[in-house]
Amino acid sequence: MTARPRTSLRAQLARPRPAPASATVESRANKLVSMPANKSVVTAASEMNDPLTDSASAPAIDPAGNPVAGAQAGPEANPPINPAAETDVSSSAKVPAGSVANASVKSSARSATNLSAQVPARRGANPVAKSTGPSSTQAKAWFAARGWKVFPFQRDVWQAAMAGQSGLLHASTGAGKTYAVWFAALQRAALHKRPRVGLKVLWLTPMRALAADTLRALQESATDLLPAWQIEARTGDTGSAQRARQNKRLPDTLVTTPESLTLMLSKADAVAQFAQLDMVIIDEWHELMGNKRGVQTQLALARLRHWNPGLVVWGLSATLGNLVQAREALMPDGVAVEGHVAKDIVVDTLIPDHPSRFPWGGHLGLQMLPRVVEEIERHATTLVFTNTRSQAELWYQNMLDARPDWAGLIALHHGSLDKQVRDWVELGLKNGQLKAVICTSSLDLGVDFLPVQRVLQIGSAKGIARLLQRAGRSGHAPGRVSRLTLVPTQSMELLEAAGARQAVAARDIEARPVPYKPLDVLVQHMVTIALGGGFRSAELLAEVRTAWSYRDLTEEEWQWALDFIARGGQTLAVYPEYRRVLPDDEGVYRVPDAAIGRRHRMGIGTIVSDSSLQVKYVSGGRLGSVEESFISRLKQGDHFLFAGRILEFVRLHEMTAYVRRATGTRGAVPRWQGGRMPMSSELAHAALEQLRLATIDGAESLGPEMQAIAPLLATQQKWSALPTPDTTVIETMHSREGRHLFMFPFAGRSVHVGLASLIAWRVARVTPVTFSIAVNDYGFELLAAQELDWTALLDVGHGAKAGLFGTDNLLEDVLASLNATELSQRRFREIARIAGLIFQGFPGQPKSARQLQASSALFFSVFRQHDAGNLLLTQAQREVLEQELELTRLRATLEELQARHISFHQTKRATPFGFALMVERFREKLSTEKLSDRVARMVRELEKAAGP
DNA sequence: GACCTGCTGCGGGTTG
Repeated sequence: MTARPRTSLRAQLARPRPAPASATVESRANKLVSMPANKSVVTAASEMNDPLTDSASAPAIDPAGNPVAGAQAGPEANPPINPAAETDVSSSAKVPAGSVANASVKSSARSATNLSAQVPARRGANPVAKSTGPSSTQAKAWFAARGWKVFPFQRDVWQAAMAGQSGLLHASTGAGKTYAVWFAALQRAALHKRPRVGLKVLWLTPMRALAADTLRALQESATDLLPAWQIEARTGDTGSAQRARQNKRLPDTLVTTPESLTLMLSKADAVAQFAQLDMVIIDEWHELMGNKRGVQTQLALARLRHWNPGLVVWGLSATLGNLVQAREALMPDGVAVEGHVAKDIVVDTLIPDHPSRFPWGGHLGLQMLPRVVEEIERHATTLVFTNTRSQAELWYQNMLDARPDWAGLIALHHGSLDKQVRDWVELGLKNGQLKAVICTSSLDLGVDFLPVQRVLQIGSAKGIARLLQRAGRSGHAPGRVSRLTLVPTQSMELLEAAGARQAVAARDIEARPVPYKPLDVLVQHMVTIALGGGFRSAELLAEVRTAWSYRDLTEEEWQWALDFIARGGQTLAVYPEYRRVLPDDEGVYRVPDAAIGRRHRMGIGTIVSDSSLQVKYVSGGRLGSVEESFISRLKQGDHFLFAGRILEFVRLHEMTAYVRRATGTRGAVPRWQGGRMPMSSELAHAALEQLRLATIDGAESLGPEMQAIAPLLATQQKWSALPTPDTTVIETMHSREGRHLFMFPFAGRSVHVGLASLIAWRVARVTPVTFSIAVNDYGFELLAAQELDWTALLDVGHGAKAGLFGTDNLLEDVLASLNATELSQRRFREIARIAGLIFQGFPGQPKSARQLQASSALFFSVFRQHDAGNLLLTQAQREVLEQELELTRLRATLEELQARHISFHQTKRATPFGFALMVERFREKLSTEKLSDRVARMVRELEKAAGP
């Protein structure tokens, strides 16, 4: 104990055994840091009489671990928290977060008085003025009344938070994370000595629906434990009256979204509104951390911490591959706590009745319809996940055809359906009135549907994290088993299912990389802060650098961003609307113009959606939305399948497609343009591992999935070979279409796109040739009109494969091999929107996709011509390379390919693995003869951008 | 002989 914590004299006097107690807590807290979920921590915690301990005979010890003076046996007599005790909390703001000793001193002082005497006073008093936390007894009783068990991790969280520590709590869904932090938040309320008005607990969720749900859950417990505590939500759909009230004064607890929080930071009086803030909880952090919404959250937290360095921050997350990064992105220092609930997760597979007749390619999987219907029949409520909206539509329609009696009992749910429809479906699920819902990832998280008994996943789950997430939609409560059944749509997915089961058992979960220095988000944030009271350059730079994603932000980058918002950068200086901030005489940057401020607030957020058209009945009634490009292909009178109905397209008017019900003939299914979801490395490796095992002992000796595809694997092995972690299989074949080359690196489709283009380009440098490219998650195909000597090109048998698989000049070659400019331009649209260059139009009067596309394309070309150093351009290129082409993974794959043995085969016809590629419809023409200076310039630019 | 891919999330309430 070198540095004594600052405490008031009164608090020191009230402390029964000062020094040793705080030392103990400090070391215990350190244990938490170094060994999350360590048994010693749990043991230590269970000896204490904290509010979540279920042992009634534990010695009386206050929350920080100090023995309570004059303690009698039993928690009733010794509530650890006394709201009215005299403690010095004013010093807490000056002490850095994590200063355990200081917190323990305060809490030991609190425990000197008995709570019971305070209860009547609290009831009668001004509810806001007396903000007191619930006692341990109350909290325990509340749990017990629901028949809930208190888990050790919940105590760990509570203790750490009471000691003023921040942390990340990770556990599978349904493990009881919410109450662990919520009780901590309520108990911390007791730390507030003075009558206080305003926001103390901020609860962030990634979804409005989740905010509403959380609000209900928090209110339910708080009404019992802390009746005076005000809890409200604030999201985009908060009514104007409530919004106005909140603008004046925030409630004690606010449940909100990152976007709404940022909007609040853009108000001039933000400092005052957040002055009392004590604790922030970020729910479902794993959903945010990997994208720009997470970065925006980081920046908002940096701001809140700047105002209150002692802020206690807790993240709640599912288990994932990079937990340390997940925590670091949220807080400079803090503990990691693992939820201890032994959550049983069962993953199994519906094996087709006749595996030998199961298709080798395709994705829809309607062959499995009878089996799926059977499963639904046998259970009360089933969620059926599909990978795309059109797949959900088709499955729904076909299921109704198969079981007309299920009309009204099954429903459809995806992101393009109208909110009212979705709400109705969600309600039906909650009430247990629906037998099955066919959905996309729209039901991945959010509302907990307790009645859900079964979860089916049609087609590849693409990743282990997603699989676990979806499994968790069933048995959503501590102690209940979650079960997910994979429904393959073609033979290769049986292999994937086998790998997935193994990876789930090993909990080999994907990492979610945190974005690095996205300047578009920074630029938006700077304008937000200029609105929210203004900033000084050096101060805000220091603050921004405390956000993990900007820890390496250079002075030059900062100056560029500042110049960009102050002057419009190099190219936009003549347009006043891009001079968004202006320093006053004292060097404080503010937004000088109210109209600019208003426009900025309307553009806050990082989600950029493609513009879509409303779909409405001619007679009135909204159905949802489809993309402009789909509708533009339809002629009047055309039929299409949407929202589970067959509709006739009538006319297009003011961004709305009017339709009427049609009967009879099937129509087209809207194809929404969405993200491509490559299979994760984890899942790919698990699948390859299954193949390796199959080559050793035969597929028959493995699980049911592998047994089912044993004949297919035998065929593959007979005609060619099985790819394994040590062997790359390459096949060539002649057909009427031309000369095929198949390769199976098992690296996921986006890497295969890059790899196929790269190899095509490198070959074409030697021999002029045009390829058609097809890819899937398992491999790729190069199709050429002429014969190529692949054995020579690949140098098979000599091990010197670095030529085609080399990583030298990788960046240049990748950029040259793909139309990187076009990819960057598409990316740039999103960046321009986030950075505030493009105004989306006023609510209710959105601009059309064409208008928006035109203006972003204009900025893109203007910057390229006149402002090549524009860092937003560089960012667009970097995002394409990292996110769309997965350059890092591509490089790793090339290195793997160099190390692997090549098994080369000339086959007479397509092998089972090759066939799946042939039926992929994606064909990308790569005309090497036409590659021109445009590409060369792109390379030069990137070299400059990438630096030495 | 075999083929119907492409998710999700939020926010703003003026002006011409």
